[in-house]
Amino acid sequence: MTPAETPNTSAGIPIPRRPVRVRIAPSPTGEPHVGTAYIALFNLAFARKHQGQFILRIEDTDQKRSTPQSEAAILKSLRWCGLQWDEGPDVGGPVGPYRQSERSELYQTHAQQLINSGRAYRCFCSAQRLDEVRAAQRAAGQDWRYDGHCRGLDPAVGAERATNGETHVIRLKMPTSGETIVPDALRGGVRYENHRVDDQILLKSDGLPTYHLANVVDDHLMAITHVIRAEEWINSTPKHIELYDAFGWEPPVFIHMPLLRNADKSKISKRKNPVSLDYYRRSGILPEAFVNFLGHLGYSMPDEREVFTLEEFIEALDLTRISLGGPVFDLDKLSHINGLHIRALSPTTLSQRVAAFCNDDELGSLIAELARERMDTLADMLDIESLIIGAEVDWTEHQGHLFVGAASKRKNKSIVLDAKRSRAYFDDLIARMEALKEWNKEAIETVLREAVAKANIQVGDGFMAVRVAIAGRPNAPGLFETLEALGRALSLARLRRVSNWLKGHSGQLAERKQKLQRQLQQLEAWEARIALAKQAGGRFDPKEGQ
RNA sequence: GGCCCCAUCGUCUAGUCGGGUCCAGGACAUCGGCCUUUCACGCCGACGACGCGGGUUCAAAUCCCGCUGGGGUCACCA
Repeated sequence: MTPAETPNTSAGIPIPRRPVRVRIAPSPTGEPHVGTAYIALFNLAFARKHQGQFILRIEDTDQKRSTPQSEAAILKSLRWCGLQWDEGPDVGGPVGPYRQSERSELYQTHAQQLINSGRAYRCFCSAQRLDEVRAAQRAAGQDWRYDGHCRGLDPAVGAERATNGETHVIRLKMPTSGETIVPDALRGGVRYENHRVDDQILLKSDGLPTYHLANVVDDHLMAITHVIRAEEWINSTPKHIELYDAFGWEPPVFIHMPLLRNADKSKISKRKNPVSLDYYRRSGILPEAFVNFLGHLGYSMPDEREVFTLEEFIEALDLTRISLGGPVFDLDKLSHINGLHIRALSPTTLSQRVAAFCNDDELGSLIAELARERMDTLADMLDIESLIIGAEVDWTEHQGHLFVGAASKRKNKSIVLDAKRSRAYFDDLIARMEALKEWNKEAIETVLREAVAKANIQVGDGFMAVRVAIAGRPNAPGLFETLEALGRALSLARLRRVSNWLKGHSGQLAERKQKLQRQLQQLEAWEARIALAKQAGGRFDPKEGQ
């Protein structure tokens, strides 16, 4: 190592004396993955922290599975996350192209170079022979490793057969003795015995490289200083180290991140966990909250802050703080963090975000404040939206609440559903609301309280009746705010409908009364049994004795 | 199975490098309570972990060894 390359360190991570350059290298073979965003976050933050560059490189050497649609979706999703790259296939840069499918000659040249130096060789083994060898090795209880059949082939003969158009691949000639130490910055040196490492295929028979060759060549040519990638790669790193050595290049610093996990601790997978970034975007997760959440996985801020921005994350980044245990991707916590971010938004910003999410400006501003404290995700506003759209609302499941005065009479161990009194209350309220000059929550509160006083009922009782009348259910946003957002016309329509219903259902009250009285009796019986159970020191089981 | 990595509350983690202030702190979830026009938000409280066994040491969550457990990896996929 020359003096100019003598590394200094940043909190234990070696930093070469040249610009820090890191990369994210997704394979465009499917949905944009949360793991990609996770690794991209740490790469981007590391680059920014050290005034370096963050590169996006598309690893599309698998012709069968790569698609342009997938590539576009990945780029879009990473942008949604706010993880913008400095160089990439769409923005260009000095060391492009940034799509491996456009760099094939480069890999072929380099593979040839390794053949010339005796560090790689052509292999003409058929898939069938490979299968047989594999089967034999398995039967003998051995690991699968290429048996070196073509390893000793005369390079001149190999070249000639290749020239004659014979199908072949190029393999790495891995040393058969000694060991390779992978210098992982978080784990120290990880030792591998060379004889256990396979003669990896570097160039496939279609002329395209495998990941191993392409990533080493590109990382070198793109002057990557730090490879921050998932731990699943650590076992193939000795091959990469061997390649750097064969080329005579200095390897980058390796930093292997823990793998994201499903709830059962296995590697995160779409079978067991939503892994598509689209899922989170369309579920109403805020990108800044998503990134905040990713920053909690396998990592914590030095001051244990729970809520932070990308900028704060970058500012405080210290890769040595990474925990190596694989973190479970906990949707509950993501939801919580998202809720915190939503509630921290200004009223204007929140209504803009909701409007953008539901594609309706007016609805957005109407709903935002009603839903703010009830939302963990933007999608939760849908629940509120239903409250303020439409002339009718279904309250059949909660119609008992439409009767006022009932609660106060429970003390007399009977429930009276007074339809007449309830209707008088609603009609009085309707009249007061019709007379209002201004339709706003303050005026609405005033007339509501007046109506309650006039009816001589409890405030909670009267409010609940109106709440169910307009929302169809007992748990809903603030009453005055909801009425204001609903607007006078729709509010009055819903209240009138209740008034009419009360009139039409007076004949059924006796039946309802009996039913409710039976429920009351059951309640009292339970209370008695609970008291008994407590005396006996046991637990109450509602199913027992029914 | 071979090899490799990892190991603090159910989950995310602080503390581990530089042993003592940790009978282990915070957050999510859960369960109580308060606030209150309901729900929610917010606030307060409860429950809850150093996997096990050896060793080193006056002292170990922290250092060493073994075991157990979990995960990854063993393709002409990345």
